[in-house]
Amino acid sequence: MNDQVTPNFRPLYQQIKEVLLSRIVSGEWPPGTFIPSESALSQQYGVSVGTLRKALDALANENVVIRRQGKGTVVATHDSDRSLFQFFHLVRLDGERSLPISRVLVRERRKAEAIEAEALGMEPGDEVIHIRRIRELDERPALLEDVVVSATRFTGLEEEPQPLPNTLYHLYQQRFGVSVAHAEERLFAIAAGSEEQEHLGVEVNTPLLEIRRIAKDLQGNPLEYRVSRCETQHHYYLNEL
Amino acid sequence: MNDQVTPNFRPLYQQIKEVLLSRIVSGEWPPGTFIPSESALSQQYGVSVGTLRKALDALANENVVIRRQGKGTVVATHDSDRSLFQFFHLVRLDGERSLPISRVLVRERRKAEAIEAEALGMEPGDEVIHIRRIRELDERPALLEDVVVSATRFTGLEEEPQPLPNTLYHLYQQRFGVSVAHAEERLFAIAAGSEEQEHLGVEVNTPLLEIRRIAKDLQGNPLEYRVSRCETQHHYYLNEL
DNA sequence: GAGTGGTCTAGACCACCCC
DNA sequence: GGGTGGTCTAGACCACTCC
Repeated sequence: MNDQVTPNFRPLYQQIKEVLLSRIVSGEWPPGTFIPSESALSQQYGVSVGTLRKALDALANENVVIRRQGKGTVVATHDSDRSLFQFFHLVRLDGERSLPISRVLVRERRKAEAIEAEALGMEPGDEVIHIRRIRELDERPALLEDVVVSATRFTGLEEEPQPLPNTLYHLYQQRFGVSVAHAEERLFAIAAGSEEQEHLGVEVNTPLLEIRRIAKDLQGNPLEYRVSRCETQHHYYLNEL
Repeated sequence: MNDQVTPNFRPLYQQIKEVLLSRIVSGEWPPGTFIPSESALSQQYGVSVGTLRKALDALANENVVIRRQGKGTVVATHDSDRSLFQFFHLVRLDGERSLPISRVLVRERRKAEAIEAEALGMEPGDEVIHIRRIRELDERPALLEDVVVSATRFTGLEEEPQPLPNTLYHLYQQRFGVSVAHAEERLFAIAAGSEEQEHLGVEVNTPLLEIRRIAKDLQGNPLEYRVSRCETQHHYYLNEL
């Protein structure tokens, strides 16, 4: 690299990795596009191919980028098969995995509640967009989901095309230019209330799995707070360690 | 490498990786010991240091081995700080993580139930060792846990030193020479029964988190089937994606 | 100072994809 | 056949640990 002659020691490949990441985040290489080849980039930055490979491999490990021998390196999208199940862990009892179909119940703009503001790093009272939906698996309601995002960062989401797409993260990426890269999920067991009774078709006090997720962008900033209540008679939450 | 002139194409570093893994599994390098240096191993196998590095890095990524600049490469143990929380995801509501203290209720040898036999790849009726214990966090019972392992693979476990160690996987490793490397967890929401009422101090029908885990060794063979019922008033299950 | 793993380089060849 | 990423090599130097 020509710039970055700073005395702070960080491995070259990490600096390269961050530069590449910033070019992705900036929108210079939108999701789905091919980035320049290893040799082109290594010349561009004046480093060896090996060093540049280490940077790209690191990005690939974090699912930021997908590499294919013979084809090239692509910025990851949320509709690729690999990404689809990164954030969806519900599995049918027989082990089959499929994506749910969504039905939106509520889409509104309102002030953030305290817990939402804290999760999103906002001030209480800042405006958010709230989406509530049912997600069905095998034509059976499986999830009651409340999604909350910043109204300033996602301006206009509450008026989006009437049928909201099934995978919100794909919409975030295409419409708002932000990619969900990581998430933190906290799981609780709760008792169904009247809302869950109505929408999930379970009796009041049925045990449900509650998943509170904070989804974060490529740099780790919180993007979305989502609470899902899930029926576990016909599905379970799968985690591989 | 001198052997392995087979025509089936697999990258050299993967073959090296498997050879190293087999030497670890065989007990030649027990957990906690340092394996030979990169240069020594590369000479031993007649490959370049870079290739050997790739093999070792892969093993490090899978937590089989831990590498430390200036010191060497050590076979991972289940008491290292890194490993301790790989399989323990319960977190206190304020975010603090600590390991639970266990109290054994049952330790017996009996025939496997159908679901246990299936999980462990055994025949129904084969003998298993069953351990039931309470695990306390902050002096409050948090988990009621049933652990089932093959009685032939873990011969003598039912008569182990009376205070069973807190971390069973450490015992498996030291006493039986097997390391738990991976696990698959299936999470359900269930209602507390009388047993949970008695041992966890919750009312009957309180929603609980049930975690069904199949723990596997370095080669992916099932080692242990464990069902934990967990109270989520004071803790939650944390999953980072 | 000696030994370890970590970084970086430069170059060769291979497997894969597409034209 | 030309381009891509994947493998393998050989060697230099650096950062860290321990004696």
